[in-house]
Amino acid sequence: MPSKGDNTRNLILEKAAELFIQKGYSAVTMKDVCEATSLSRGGLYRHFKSTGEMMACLLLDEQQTADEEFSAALAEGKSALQLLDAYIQKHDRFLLSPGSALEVAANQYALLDEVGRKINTSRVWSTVKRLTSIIRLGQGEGVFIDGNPENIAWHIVFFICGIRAQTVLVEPGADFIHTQTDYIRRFLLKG
Amino acid sequence: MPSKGDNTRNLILEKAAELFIQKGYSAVTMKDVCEATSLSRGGLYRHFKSTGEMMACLLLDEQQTADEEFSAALAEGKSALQLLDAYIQKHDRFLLSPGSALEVAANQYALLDEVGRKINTSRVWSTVKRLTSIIRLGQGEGVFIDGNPENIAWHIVFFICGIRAQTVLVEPGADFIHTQTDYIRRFLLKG
Amino acid sequence: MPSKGDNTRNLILEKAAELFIQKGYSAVTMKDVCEATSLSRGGLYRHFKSTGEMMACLLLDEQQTADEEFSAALAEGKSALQLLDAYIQKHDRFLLSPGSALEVAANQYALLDEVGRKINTSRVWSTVKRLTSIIRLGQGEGVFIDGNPENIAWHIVFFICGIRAQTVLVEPGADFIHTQTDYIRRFLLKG
Amino acid sequence: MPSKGDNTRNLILEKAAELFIQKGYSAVTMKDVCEATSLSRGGLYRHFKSTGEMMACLLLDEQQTADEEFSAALAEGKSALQLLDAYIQKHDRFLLSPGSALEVAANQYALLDEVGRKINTSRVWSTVKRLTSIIRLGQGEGVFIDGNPENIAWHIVFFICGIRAQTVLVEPGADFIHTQTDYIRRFLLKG
DNA sequence: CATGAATGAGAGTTCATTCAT
DNA sequence: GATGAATGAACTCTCATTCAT
Repeated sequence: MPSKGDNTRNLILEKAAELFIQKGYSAVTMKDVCEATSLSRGGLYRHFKSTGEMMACLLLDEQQTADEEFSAALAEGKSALQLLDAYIQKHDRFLLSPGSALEVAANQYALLDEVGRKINTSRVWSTVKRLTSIIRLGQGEGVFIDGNPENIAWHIVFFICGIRAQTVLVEPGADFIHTQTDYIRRFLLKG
Repeated sequence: MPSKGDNTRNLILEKAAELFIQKGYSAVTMKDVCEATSLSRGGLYRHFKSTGEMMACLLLDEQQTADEEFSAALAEGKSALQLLDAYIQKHDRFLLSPGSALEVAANQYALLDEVGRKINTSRVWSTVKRLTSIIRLGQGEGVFIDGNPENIAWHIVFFICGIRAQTVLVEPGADFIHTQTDYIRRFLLKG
Repeated sequence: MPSKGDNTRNLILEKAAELFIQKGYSAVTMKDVCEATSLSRGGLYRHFKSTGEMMACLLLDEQQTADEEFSAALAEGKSALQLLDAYIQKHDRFLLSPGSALEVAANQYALLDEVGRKINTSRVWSTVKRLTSIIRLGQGEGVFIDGNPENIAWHIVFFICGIRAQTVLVEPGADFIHTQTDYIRRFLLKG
Repeated sequence: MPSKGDNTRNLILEKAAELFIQKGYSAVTMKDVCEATSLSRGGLYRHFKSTGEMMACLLLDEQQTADEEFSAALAEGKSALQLLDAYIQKHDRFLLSPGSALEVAANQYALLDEVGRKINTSRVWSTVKRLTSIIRLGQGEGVFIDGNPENIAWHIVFFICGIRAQTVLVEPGADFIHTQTDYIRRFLLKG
């Protein structure tokens, strides 16, 4: 059973995420979070002593969830194409959600904070590694294009990061997103 | 002939760009720029009344230069493949320069400032349009893959934005960059 | 037999004394004492409602102990010289202990708190009075120098206060301390 | 000619000294100094970035003045007794002024601040050294008591520090002060 | 044009203190 | 009695911005 403290903590993270998405990392102040959560100054500081700590929690949670989902999918013994399609479908949904725009704040967090830099580096590498596994599997099955699987993974990751960051400007519809993610499929599939 | 004022102005923009690259948009203060340029408070205010104005200048300059280069290349009557290779070569160089990391700050500028949003929207659209022209030309020549040229252009733009933003974390070498940009070539070329 | 509450109370006073010695009076917060004693906020407040109260207890205890010791010594019918030597020996030991450095905090407590002012005034006067008794006795015995016994007592008290306060800076050895306290003996003894 | 900035700086130091005397070191806040000087927050911070810096200036000034006065007196070729009497007269006046009570704050400054510790150590040593010179001179002239001159100097310094600190509690009159400082004379003079 | 002293608004941070559990 | 979450006041510190020189 979550304690009173846990609930407050989750509320803070939720509201902080919204603020980071709206304003980027460094423009969000502790005061903003106080107001968004209706907590007093002291009450907020009991849980987090900086916005950096909140961002770190958010990004580490995102990474952990992604890692767990991927491990679960792998364990089911799916084919490379099934894994890829699951990946694409997940992003089709994710890129339409406001959460995807946390990317902009995460990028700035990496610039300004040494810990942020480490977390983001780890985050992008873990994404690259998951994709590399899928690509290597697909190459083994003979269904994906040849080439260094890690480089191919980076290519896809750059595209995903780019679309996440531009989401704010272009406000894409579901069709547009799917057209875009489908290019990944076409790019990877042989023939 | 540039006046003294122009020189000061260029100095400010140059130093401001370095700061934006280091810290993102909202973390750069007028005071930072004062110190970086060795100008006094009053002296700086004579030229720019906010960091937003500096960012606007930097992004508009980048866009104008790109547009002019593209118009010049088109006027030379180059083929689609030549234009694409020129585009790729330009980015090979650009992505290795620190300037490419201005992307992170530009993304935050778009979040926080109504003008910034407009400038960035215009900037990304103008890039998309230039690429769309090249793609349409290549499809006409029968050398590029079929498909909606604008959507294909967006795909490439997302990739470029992503790699620009991640440049800070991965510190890529020239080989890595070229491998990555070459995927654009492969993706576009028929067969 | 001390109750649980008494033990907690003594623990608080002990830790508070250490903090006052380290940081002076006003720099010690209730939070500091909470952490030093591992008590919760509410737990600490049950015993003392301010750091001023703790300081008052510490100083009153010190004074009471000194008064009792002196009364006991007097009751034994010692000579003035014996009483003086006991006084000097006591200070030889005390000035080497960290407790002597509570002086700095006590001085600030007197500045900031009306009660503190009264307690410190009483404390210094009671010291002066004890010394005055010894001096008067020694003058009666014909072994101490002539002069107003209270003024002479003040002179010695100022010296003791000074050495207590400087203890933090000079970290004196036992020899140095004894050389210093022995000057009191020489100053008082006739011939 | 003192600039506007210099005047402000001196005003700050003057008001800060008053506050330190009233409240001790750590109880004086930057806000207190703002109010005492009628400066704005930012205005104050232009000159001093902490109360520690102000205290450092005050103590270093005091030390420098004392050193210069002593050097000047020595240069006049005065006898040890003349130097001692000058020293005593100076303290007779000083101990009646509120400035002498800066001692309490200085003691706490030494506890809390590494720089403060160094400055206070240097301050007390420089006082000891000046006194040691006088005592050594007087011993050479055969007018002062025998004994290690540095230890004797420390004894006097402890007394001075003590009386400075207790000044706040006892609010002594000129007669009392003179009686006290005269004990130094008696203690030092042979016979 | 340029300087830098000064203002004042606002963010960061820390605690004394209370109170429901 | 004890806990620790929460409040709110006060303090530290930083800037954007102005303005007399």
